[in-house]
Amino acid sequence: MTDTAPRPTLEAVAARAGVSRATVSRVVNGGDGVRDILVERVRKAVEELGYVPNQAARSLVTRRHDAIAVVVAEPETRVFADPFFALQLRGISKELTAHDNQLVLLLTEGRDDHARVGRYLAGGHVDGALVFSLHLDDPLPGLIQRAGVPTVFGGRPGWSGDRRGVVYVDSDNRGGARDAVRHLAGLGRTRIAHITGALDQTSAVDRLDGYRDVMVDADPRLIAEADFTPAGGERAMRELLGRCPDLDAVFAANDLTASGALRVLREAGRRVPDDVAVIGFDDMLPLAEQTDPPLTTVRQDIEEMGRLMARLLLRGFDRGTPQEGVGDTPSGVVLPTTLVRRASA
Amino acid sequence: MTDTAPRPTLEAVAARAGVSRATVSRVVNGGDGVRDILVERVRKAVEELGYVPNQAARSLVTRRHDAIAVVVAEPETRVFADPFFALQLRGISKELTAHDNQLVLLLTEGRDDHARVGRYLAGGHVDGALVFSLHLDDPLPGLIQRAGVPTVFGGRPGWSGDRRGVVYVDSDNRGGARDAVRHLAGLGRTRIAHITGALDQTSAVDRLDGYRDVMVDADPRLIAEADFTPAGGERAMRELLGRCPDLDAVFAANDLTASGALRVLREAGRRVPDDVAVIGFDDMLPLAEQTDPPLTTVRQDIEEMGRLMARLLLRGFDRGTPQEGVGDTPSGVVLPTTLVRRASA
DNA sequence: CTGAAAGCGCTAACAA
DNA sequence: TTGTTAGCGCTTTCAG
Repeated sequence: MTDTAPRPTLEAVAARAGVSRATVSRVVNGGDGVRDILVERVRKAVEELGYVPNQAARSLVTRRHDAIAVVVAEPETRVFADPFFALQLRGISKELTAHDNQLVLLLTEGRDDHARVGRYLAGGHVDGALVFSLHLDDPLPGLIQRAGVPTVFGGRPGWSGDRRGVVYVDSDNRGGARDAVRHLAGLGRTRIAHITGALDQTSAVDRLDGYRDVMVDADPRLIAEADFTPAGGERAMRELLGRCPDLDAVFAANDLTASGALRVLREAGRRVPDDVAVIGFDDMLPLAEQTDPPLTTVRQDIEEMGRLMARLLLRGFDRGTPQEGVGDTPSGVVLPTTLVRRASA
Repeated sequence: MTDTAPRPTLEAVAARAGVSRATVSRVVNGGDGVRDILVERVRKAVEELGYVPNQAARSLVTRRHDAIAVVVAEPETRVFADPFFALQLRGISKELTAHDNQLVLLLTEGRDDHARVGRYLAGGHVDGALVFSLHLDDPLPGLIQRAGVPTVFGGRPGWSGDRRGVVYVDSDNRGGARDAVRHLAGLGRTRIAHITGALDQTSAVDRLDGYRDVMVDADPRLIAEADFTPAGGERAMRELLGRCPDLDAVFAANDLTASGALRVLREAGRRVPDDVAVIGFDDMLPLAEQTDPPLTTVRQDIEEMGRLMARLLLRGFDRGTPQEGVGDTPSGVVLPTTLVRRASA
């Protein structure tokens, strides 16, 4: 670990500046109520010694860490094959940085990891947590609630448990889906199919609901279940084509799925959008611009979601009880989506 | 912050188990040299009280944190638009988790952030750092070296400074590029162009060098500079087409660039691979499979890179001086690449 | 094998 | 405004 030249302590700085530790501490933490002359002297000593406060010691007494955990449940590779996560992370990072907080990333891959994460959170390493709760049956939310750490969820939590005081940030999946399907209908399409996402995730469920909102009595055969992957999209598209050869539009649960559907459509000799109009969801770049034809899709501001999650959590620290929703309903913030028109619909 | 029901301390556990704090500490940390009966009693007390050690207190005395920082210099959005980073992160996370270390993510966006990161690292929050040094002129490596934190770099560091004791992990960019160009030559192509990446990154430089290794006296007009983006690829491709209309192959510095080139080629009416063969680099999915035609490319095992970085760092902790290379040369580990044949070449 | 005691470096009352 | 004095919760000699 390099020559561990022991870092100077408060004590050392105090000695050098000819003041008490308390005074140095005050200066280091803002310097209010200390005479300018002393502030100056302490600053100089700090500088000369290259003093940097020891966080562990500080946390031990303040019980604050200026660090928050980002927990990503990631049973599948998928999460990483898409920029969605990276963008949220970026938004989160920006916001945290602006408030001098560190980001501790907790990635979970399986059962064992849950326990580890629970322990970590309970261990009081962080002041709060941002959690992406991807699946309906995820045990994480429960663990976290038990750990008693202030938390904001990314995406509407779908687990069946105590929902009191849950705060989350989500995109308007349902509304976005409605817009997409309405757009398709506005194009004169009547046999509009839907390829769903993985239905153990609320985003997929919400998008399906949005589809149904518009297609009130849609032929159920127009709905095919997939899993947010290109391969799933291909499979579902084939299924749909076999079942309803007369379909003239497809709303896919995300862009990845849409790209798979597009491929099958091409193979089947259907022209897009002439024969079949296609809409995706996410506006995942560069993919959405890259497909043939470029994909019309529903954009969500992913980075802003991340940012907002962090802001909500941090704001809570000031207030005392961050995550208290009103009554029993989870209090969520839902961000709008926008339809991005390209060539596919 | 939820009702801060004060977490039980060692003291509490000791009282409950009828032993001293020291004994509890021993049990919690492995339990060697403690009678089984007592171990059992302490374990029970821990369980009943839901005791979790306070890391801050522990770190204060041990000076270890079981946490490592991952520093990502990210002046551009690009880093986040590509799964490269996410995959490395994943590899890193897996390895760290396996060794009970936490991952603290430090994202830097600009000048100000550098100071912050330097302070953080110097503050002794982490036991080591994994750094992605993306640009030749990055001040980060210097800062980090000064902070005296054991570090492993991702990608060959290209900065001009003290290189002693630098450890890094990289892909065989040069060798991979050679394979790509040789493959093109083996296809009978003779006018093989290269679209470079951002030449302030060593990966781009190395790939260019690989190209030159094979095309020893290539027409310099066959080389166009770009920046790893699709837009850059488009621009460069147009340039090349104007300059050398007779080109019959293109080796692009990465898949994103290749996808832009592909688009321009299509617009220009050149068939791929019949008229012009195209090879990318990265094997970025789903993009590489998704292009038209699917992209032949050079795959690098990105996740393994991350894993290896973490392993190297952690191993160093055991040994004492992790980052000491031999003599003045940086000691790097270079991972092999493989050519993935699809339809574009 | 176990306990007592001495801090790790810092902050926060409380006095002065 | 500044210094003194207790700890924060834990590990770790050192005795026993």
